[in-house]
Amino acid sequence: MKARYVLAFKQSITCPMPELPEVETVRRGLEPLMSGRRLDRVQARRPDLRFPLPDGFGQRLTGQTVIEIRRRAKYLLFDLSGGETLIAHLGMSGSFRFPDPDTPLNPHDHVLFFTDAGHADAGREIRYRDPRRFGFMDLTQTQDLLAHPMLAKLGPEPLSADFSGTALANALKGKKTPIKSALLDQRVVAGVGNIYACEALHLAGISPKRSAHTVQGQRAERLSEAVRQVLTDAIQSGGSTLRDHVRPDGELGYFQHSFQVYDQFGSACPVCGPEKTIQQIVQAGRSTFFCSGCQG
DNA sequence: CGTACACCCTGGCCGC
DNA sequence: TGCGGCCAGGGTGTAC
Repeated sequence: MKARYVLAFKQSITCPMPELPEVETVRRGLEPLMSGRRLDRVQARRPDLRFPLPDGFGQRLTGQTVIEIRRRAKYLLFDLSGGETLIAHLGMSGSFRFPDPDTPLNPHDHVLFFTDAGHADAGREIRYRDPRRFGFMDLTQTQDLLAHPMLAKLGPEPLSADFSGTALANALKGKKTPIKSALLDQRVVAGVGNIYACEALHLAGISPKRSAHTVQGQRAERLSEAVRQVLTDAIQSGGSTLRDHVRPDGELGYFQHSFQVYDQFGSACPVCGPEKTIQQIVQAGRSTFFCSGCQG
């Protein structure tokens, strides 16, 4: 590996990446601030995010009460009193913020929610910010929610009883792609992104290069348990974030989960010690971090 | 059908 | 120091 190649890798792993644990953390933070609240006004400051916002977006939300905020994979689902559900995906850089009154708008504050009641810490206005605009929002009838194109093909929730070693093994049958790429396939398991795919494989001691269909039996059991474990741990620590992902409880202190392998290129493997350093390769256009020792 | 990859977007970082 | 180039990421669309 050429030195320049190494540098190029090292310099740019700084983006916030909301995966399932981060989205769950956002959901838990939003719940007390929005659930049961009426939306007095919702303003989209531009007509699109990743995709065009639905027609009449602001008007359709205005006057509705948020019944409940749910999560499916990396999607936030806001059930509304009028029978519609707001679907929101944070993409790579989306965040909800709770500015003090009179806080100037940031150019990337794209959607503003004004709830019907203020909070002691001035949480009345909630802003959705998304510099890279990889996130999106859509409105759909709640009763048709599961048929929505973004949700229809999702695999099992990794933290539900639907996800098990057997379920994973079945989903991997016949798949010739590397197991790392298969874990990113939302039809196999929903909500796992690049970070936790790497972490789960390391915890399970499985090479990211292993052909997906060979992960069966005890190996599949180990991997499914590892997926569950790394996601649970991350939720526990408040969702891992990089750089500027802000917790929706308004706490501004940045926090960062420490990863065993992700973004740890060149570091000693936490399992194998200094004899083995974390490797970095590209699979399906995405960085994979792993240890050639314990994941051999 | 499954698999592979380009595309969208911006900020941050490095090299020049 | 300023600026160009490169890179991260998820999900979709297109090509094979």
